[in-house]
Amino acid sequence: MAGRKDRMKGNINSLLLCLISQQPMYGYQIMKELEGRSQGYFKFKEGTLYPALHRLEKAGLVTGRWQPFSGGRQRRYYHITEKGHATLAEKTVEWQDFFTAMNLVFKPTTP
Amino acid sequence: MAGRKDRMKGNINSLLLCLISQQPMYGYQIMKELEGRSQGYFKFKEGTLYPALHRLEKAGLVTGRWQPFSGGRQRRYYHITEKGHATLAEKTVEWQDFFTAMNLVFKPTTP
DNA sequence: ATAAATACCTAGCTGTTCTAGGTATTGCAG
DNA sequence: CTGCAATACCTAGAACAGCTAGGTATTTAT
Repeated sequence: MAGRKDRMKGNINSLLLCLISQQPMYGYQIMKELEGRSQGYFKFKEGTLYPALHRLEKAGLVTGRWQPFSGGRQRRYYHITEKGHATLAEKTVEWQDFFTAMNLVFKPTTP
Repeated sequence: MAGRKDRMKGNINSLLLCLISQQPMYGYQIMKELEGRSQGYFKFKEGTLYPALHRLEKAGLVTGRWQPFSGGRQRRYYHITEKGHATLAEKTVEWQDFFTAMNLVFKPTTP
């Protein structure tokens, strides 16, 4: 049966774009930030997060830049692009439409 | 990129259970009813709907009964089960939790 | 007559998420 | 100082829901 996993589909991209649009962030930071903001609800696995970031980059919605931060270590900071901003705006509307449609079915307004 | 299709994942079952819990319904009727209530937002294809109904039946959440309605034609009416009612209740809570988590990320409450 | 609507069905594709593994450095507790 | 947790990145493969695109058959409207 469908669970958490499937409910995430199509929304991870929105969540990532939302965070990255506020400030450049690296993968691990995004994981923690999402978990924190959602009060523990969103706990992405690396196997979910990193491929998702790579898809966003490939689609031109974000750009990743390696930045050293301690010794020889590197963090990959993702910055949102113009296209990313536009997509985020679209996705926000889509989410609202979807939410509205769900509520129309669950709590129908008697006509 | 993820779109409508993926946003549905994990929610179609909830929508179907919700409708069937209100009254027994047959497949085609469910399609029309969902489209109507959501003001055109939900337009399920047969290839989505019927397998979903079969999954629900296999999982014991609904039971389908053939009923003649005109000449030799038959409609398959789905009735919700006890287990189906329980699952619907769970899924309703899940949906609210998910909605809450999404909003916490999108509109963080400044602490 | 013939097109559209009704009413059901399935095989196969696609694509996202999770599982489960991997590498390497840093910092803290015992 | 040793070992473990946390940090920080990555990937291959499995699982599975929803869509595409096809099928059958009857009824109603044009």
